[in-house]
Formats: sequence, structure tokens, C-alpha cells
Amino acid sequence: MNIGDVAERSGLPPKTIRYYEDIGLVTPQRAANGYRSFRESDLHKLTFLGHARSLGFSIEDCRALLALYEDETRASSDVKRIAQGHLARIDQKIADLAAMRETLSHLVRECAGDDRPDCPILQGLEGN
Amino acid sequence: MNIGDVAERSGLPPKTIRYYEDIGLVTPQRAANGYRSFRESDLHKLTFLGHARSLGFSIEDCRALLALYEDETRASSDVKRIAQGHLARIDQKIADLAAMRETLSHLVRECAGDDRPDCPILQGLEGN
DNA sequence: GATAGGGGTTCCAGTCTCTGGAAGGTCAAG
DNA sequence: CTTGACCTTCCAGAGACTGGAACCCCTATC
Repeated sequence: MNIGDVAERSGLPPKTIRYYEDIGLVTPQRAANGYRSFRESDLHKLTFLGHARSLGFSIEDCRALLALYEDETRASSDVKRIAQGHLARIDQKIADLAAMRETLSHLVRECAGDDRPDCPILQGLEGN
Repeated sequence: MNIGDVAERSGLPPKTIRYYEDIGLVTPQRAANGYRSFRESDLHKLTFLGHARSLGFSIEDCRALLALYEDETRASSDVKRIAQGHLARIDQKIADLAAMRETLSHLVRECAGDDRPDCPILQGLEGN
């Protein structure tokens, strides 16, 4: 398969796939003309990566997950640990965003939003 | 005030303050020795920026908010529009993260997390 | 006057994960 | 032989800093 084919089938842009090769996540073979030549197993990896990335795993997490994915003798606890760590990071992010949302929505609610200059939002940002 | 003083009083690192000058958010004067010389108004701006950034506003939003902050003839509706736009982006991010969280926590819950290789997490990332 | 320290300055590179674009090679169809 | 759709590589930029190197300045002490 050429890169366009795997791109379509994995849902990843060609640019991203080249990048993943660059950083060593996949290592497609090369055809005589220099084109990348992907095996089914490469496609599986890329699909896996696409899913993992869409769940927000970092590239380094993906690298570790991919290694476990490839390792028939893995322990599921290793996978679970990575996933739980990521889950904790997601929870933290949600909490941070919720706190911002809370503060900001208060300010927005109090702002008249008319053509006068008085603005509780700016006041909130100015002081404390 | 030197940069160290405004850094302490605004809560922003000196590096960040220099960066903000670089991109034109503040324009401190210069002392004869080449040191940046900050006025009270610069400190106010930096404090304002620190608060806005901590609420997740982008630098470009901050630039716009700062302009409104400085403009005595602003309309509060302009401020509110920016804040509402940002609020919508926060909500979107929270929704995205909640969806990830949902999927991921399902997978984590189903994973035994022992020393066997069978892993619903990897299966979830592979297929589907 | 020399020196030590704790400021300050600039500039370059790296973070993270792509993404866009330029310049050019390859292939199949007409 | 040309066209157009592929493919290749390499460089730069995004956002918002952050670290580090190399160097200057100021004050205080010996």
C-alpha cells in the first residue's frame, strides 16, 4: 500500500503518517521507486495510533502502548497503568477547565453587554 | 521597577514578561543601563494579562481585551463577546475531554490489570 | 581596586504534534 | 508527450513559553 491508501484506511493524513515514521512509531518498507510501502501490520499500527491519539494519549504514551500492543507477553497491568495515568490527567484538565468556566461564566453573566464602558469582566481581570 | 519587581508583584516569570514585550503586549521604558523600567501602569497590564491567561484566554484574546481595558470609550458588549466566545471554546474542550474520559474509563474498568496479556484496553484501541 | 553575588541583557534552541508549502521525482492514462 | 495525481524531502510555523549560554551592571565587602 502507498501512503495515500493507508491514509484513507487509517483516517490519518499522509503528513501525520510521515511524521510518525520520522519519530519511529512505524517503519514502512520502501519500494524501488522510493515510495513508502505499507504492510497490513503497519495499517493496524496506524489505526491503533489514531484511536489512541483521539483518546488524548500523548505520543510517548502511544509509543509505550504500541510496544505493549506488539508484545504478546505483556501484562495487562502495564497497559492499565498507562491508561489510568492518562485518565487522571484528563480529570485534572476537566477540573481546571471547569474552574475557569465557573469564574468566567460568573463574570459574563454580570456583564450588561451593551454600549456602555462599565464592564465587570474587565474589573474581574484587573483586580484580584 | 525592574523586571524582578514586576515579576514578583504580577506573579509572572521574568521570561514571560520579556516575551510579552517581544510580542508587543507591554512596552516598558528603558533605563540608561539598558534595564527595562516598568511603570505602575505596566504592572497593571501584566497583572491583567496574568489573570486573563489563567482563565485560558489566548494571547490574541488577551491583546484584544487589553486594548478594551485601555479604551475608556469601549462598549462592554465587545468584552462580553470575546468572553462568550472563549466560554464556548471551554465548553467544547470540556465536552471533548468528557467524551474521552467516558470511553477510556469504560476500557479501564474492564481491564483486569494483572500479569496476563489479555487487555480490553488494547482491544478497544485496535478495533472499532 | 579586585572580587563575588545577584541582578539584568540578548539570542538561540527546544517543547509538542503536527501542518503548510516549495521544489522536484514517478506513474498511468490519453 | 503531456497532463494530473500521486509520491519524495526539507524547511518553517503554529502557541506560549522555557532553558541555557554568554555577557553586562551594580552593590558590598575585603
